[in-house]
Amino acid sequence: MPPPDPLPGTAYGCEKTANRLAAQSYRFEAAAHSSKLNAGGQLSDSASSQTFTEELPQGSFQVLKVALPSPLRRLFDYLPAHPAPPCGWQAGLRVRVPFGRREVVGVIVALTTGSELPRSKLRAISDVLDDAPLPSDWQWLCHFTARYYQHSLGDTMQLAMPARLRQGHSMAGRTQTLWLPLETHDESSLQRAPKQAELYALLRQHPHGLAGRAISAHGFTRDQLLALQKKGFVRAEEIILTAPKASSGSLLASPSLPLNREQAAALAVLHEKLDSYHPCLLEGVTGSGKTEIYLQLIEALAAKGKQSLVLVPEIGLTPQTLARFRSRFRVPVVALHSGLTDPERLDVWEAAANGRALVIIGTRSAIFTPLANPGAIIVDEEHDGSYKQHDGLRYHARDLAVARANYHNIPLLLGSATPSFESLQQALSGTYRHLRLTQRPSRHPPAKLELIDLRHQRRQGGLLPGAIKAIQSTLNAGKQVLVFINRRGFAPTLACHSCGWIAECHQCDSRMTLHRQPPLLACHHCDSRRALPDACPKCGSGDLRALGSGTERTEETLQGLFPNVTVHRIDRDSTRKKESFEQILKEIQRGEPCLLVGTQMLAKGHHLPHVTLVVVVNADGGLYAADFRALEHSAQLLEQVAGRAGRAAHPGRVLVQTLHPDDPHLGQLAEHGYSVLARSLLEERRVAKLPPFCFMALLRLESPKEDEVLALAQQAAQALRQWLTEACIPVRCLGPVPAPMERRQNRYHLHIMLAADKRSHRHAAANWLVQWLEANREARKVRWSIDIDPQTLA
DNA sequence: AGCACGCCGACT
DNA sequence: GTCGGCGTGCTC
Repeated sequence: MPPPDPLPGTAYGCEKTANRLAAQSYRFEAAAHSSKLNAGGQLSDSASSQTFTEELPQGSFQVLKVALPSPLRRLFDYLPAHPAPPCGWQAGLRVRVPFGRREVVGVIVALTTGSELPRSKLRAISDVLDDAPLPSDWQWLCHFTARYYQHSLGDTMQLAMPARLRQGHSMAGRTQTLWLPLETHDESSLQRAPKQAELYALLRQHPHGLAGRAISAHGFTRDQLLALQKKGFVRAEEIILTAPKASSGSLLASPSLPLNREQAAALAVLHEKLDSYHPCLLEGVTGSGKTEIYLQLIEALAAKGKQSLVLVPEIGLTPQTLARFRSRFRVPVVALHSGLTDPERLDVWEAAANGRALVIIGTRSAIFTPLANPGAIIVDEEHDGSYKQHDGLRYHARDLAVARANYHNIPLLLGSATPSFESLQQALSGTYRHLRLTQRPSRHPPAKLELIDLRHQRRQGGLLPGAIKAIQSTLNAGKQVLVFINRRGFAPTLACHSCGWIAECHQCDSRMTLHRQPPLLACHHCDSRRALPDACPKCGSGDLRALGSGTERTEETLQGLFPNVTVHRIDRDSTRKKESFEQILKEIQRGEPCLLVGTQMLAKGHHLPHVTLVVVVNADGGLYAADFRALEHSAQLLEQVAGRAGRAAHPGRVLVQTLHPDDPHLGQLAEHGYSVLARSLLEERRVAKLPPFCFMALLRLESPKEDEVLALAQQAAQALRQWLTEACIPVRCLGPVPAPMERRQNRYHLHIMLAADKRSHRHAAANWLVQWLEANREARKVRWSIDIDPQTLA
């Protein structure tokens, strides 16, 4: 059974692709379910038969191809051990197999006759862990993901299944043993066992049974219980603990909200095609009511008994979000969040796989949740960077959502106030339906960005006098202010004012950030820390100064300027303790005038109804960066930050400090907003043949030895170029070039970039490169990884 | 990735 | 004399 091809062509969503995928999935399922091996018959493991089979031609014995938790991009052959499971040998069954000197859990992927290896080299399955194969949609997604991202299938499957399954536990819903009393006429055998008699009496009071835990809570031991069972006084019954069943009656626990004209129109478009692949981009400004559309789409599907899978960004899965979904529906809403225990996670998975859970909400990895009756996939804030995994299997959950909706032939709803250029381009070209929401219920137009010039002006804690004045008057009016800085710590640089020395990290090509609480120098690219020097290590001068501002410094300055106002600092350092962030948010939402100083964490999604002024300390981060996506991400962030201003009843102001007030892009963003800037930047991308007008793959290579990485990277690039030329595959290959920060944690990083007009060409090149590296002996000394559709060049 | 084997330094 | 450092090699 060949694994399915990754999506071909330039777009995910064309009809042809949908049909082709549907055909592939059909073939895949047919292969998975029809070819069963006979149990028994073929199994003979004596020494003589091994000698015998070696002389036989290949192809005379049956083999299970198993995907194992290993980075090796291949399958391993095993002999089917008896007894075969009741369903026969099938793709998708988990098995325990001997692998090297240990036992691991793998998944049967195919059944074949014969192996490349002689039969004597093959080992036998030691255990079958499932009664039925893992869900076929899940199997399909794993195959697709592994192939598309050039990753080991076995590793992919391990990542895509809950930890409990990975560890070899049973797939069945969790069970609990209930102990029930049996009627008996002869209690004489309990006369000399007073404790047992007492326990029996207790159980008689509970004719529906008691759980083991309840029994031990009454002070009885397991031995006493088992003794009673042996004597025939009680019996055990296994019950499955499942997610709550849908209650009968109305679907909704609370009524839908009325829609405005735009919302109603968007929902009407969604209703046109509820039963087929229907990708839609919902572009709606902050506060325009995207969530209500999600809820009503989910409602329409739930009414037909269909499930909705909702992906949210990492910081978006808050108790409030969940509450909003749970309070609307009477159907089971399950969430996959970091607080779940492993058994709970398995419960959710199982409830989704069996169709009991109708709404499944989760972050990136929830895309791997199987669905028995898929109805729709919704990706909220689809532009959010947290959908892309940045190590190991570098998948993009939004892109997998597209592929998956296509496979299931169901609607896909991508929602954002600041769509990614990938999705926006699909919408503008008509591949996706483009739904727009421009009205805010508050009737206030979204706050305009006011650019203020940072040049030639004194600033305190990074803030210009004008900004400080605006903060003052906002606080005077009893409102809240959000000050947004993209740098943690006290100051981004420590420099000597006499000789110009700058504190640099010893392990990276980076400067160290000055922290004040506790006072030290820290590198934000590795975990190294150093004590503050008293004097310049180079010239001995004591005139060391902090340059620039981070969150700590701005917090300190603001607290000094406004001693009677609470200043909340919100960044990774201040919210390290669990729940402190939630607590601060709660306090902020009470509405007392206060100052919020924070990083990105504050920019996204949080409801801050009392904030009417937003100050961006420095907007220049993305303007002239080497990474071609920096401007896109910067614009998204600015728009999101601006969306925090005046969300409720009050109009807001957004002050943006910049060294480049004349920058045309910044000007366009300030004047016309994200959506206009995005369209003009898209044209620039088209001209430059950059994503989304090409498809990229990035090979990263790293090693402590600079010469070794360089040698390998040059060899790899040269070999690839030669192959591309010979095979006539139009893929551009750039590099090797040093990574943006070449030395990190004393390792040297190089990049090779591939770019192609077609996904299929990019795939062919990336595939060839990976195979070349896997086959190459020198490549083993160097750590390398391939990133398909890289989001950042760092 | 694990987990072995294997061949050279400081310690009971 | 051993415990243990991480270089190389393999896993059906």
